[in-house]
Amino acid sequence: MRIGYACLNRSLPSAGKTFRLASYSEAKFRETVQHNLDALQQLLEFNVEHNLLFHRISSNTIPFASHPIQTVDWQEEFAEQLSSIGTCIKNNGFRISMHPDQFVLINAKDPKIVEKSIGDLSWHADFLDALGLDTTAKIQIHVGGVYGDKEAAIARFVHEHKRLPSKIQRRLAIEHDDRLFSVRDCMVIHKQTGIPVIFDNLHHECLHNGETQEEAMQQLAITWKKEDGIPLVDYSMQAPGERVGKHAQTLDDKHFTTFIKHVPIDCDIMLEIKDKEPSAIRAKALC
DNA sequence: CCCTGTCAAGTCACG
DNA sequence: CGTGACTTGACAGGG
Repeated sequence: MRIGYACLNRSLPSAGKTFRLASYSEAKFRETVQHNLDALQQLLEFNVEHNLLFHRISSNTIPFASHPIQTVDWQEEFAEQLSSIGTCIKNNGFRISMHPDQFVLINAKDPKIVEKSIGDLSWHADFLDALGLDTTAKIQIHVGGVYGDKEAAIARFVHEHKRLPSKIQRRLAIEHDDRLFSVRDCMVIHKQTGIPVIFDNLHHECLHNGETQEEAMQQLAITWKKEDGIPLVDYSMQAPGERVGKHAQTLDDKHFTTFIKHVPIDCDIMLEIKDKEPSAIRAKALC
């Protein structure tokens, strides 16, 4: 079981530095990518020292990567550094994931949105390919919108999934969410696509079909084939007294210990906790 | 220099 | 119908 925190380390330079589209220039782009890759290297070294061997790489690493304004051949220009980061990842036994944001909707009704989403997934796949990682390095997305008809929305997801380029398909995983698509809905999609499904404890608390956490995780575990690696799990805790679904500022050791006790499978756990690395270090000590 | 509105992108819930 | 939330963070202009 590996533990990680998402994207950023607050004690190190940001690995997800970006800038405004309005101030785009090739120079600014190159400078930012260079900064982010250097920061990623530093962050991975930090994580090795603290035995935090699951990492979600920020989607800001390559800003505007799939935007038409962006024409620099970053894979070529940064090939050497990307490959060396990949070697560090492989040598230390890291598990890697990426999580494109809410604008990626492969089940959208508007074909233009679907195409843009595939463009975004495409650069994520290119990035992981440039690192030289195998298919256990995953790109995780949510199922998408419901548009008033969940069955049709699922059918569109399945249809679009079949059309995806294999460089995306082999890395794609879905995560159930807190309002629209439950573990059960994702299992329906898995049966039709073979796609692995990521468990999220807080989403499951918010939206479920009566199954316990253990039951849900056991169901999802079978969606992970050998080439996908062991299952990925997102862990977070409701921020006390805040809006439902909002993530806690820091790890509650007791809550996490209880959660771990009810994890019946071998999996890699991503902490979605705001303060990032201090919580991950504590969590690792509790495992 | 700090403050804060706003940032490429979409959908849904809430007032 | 406008706004905030989403794994949020942080850019960048105005005070």
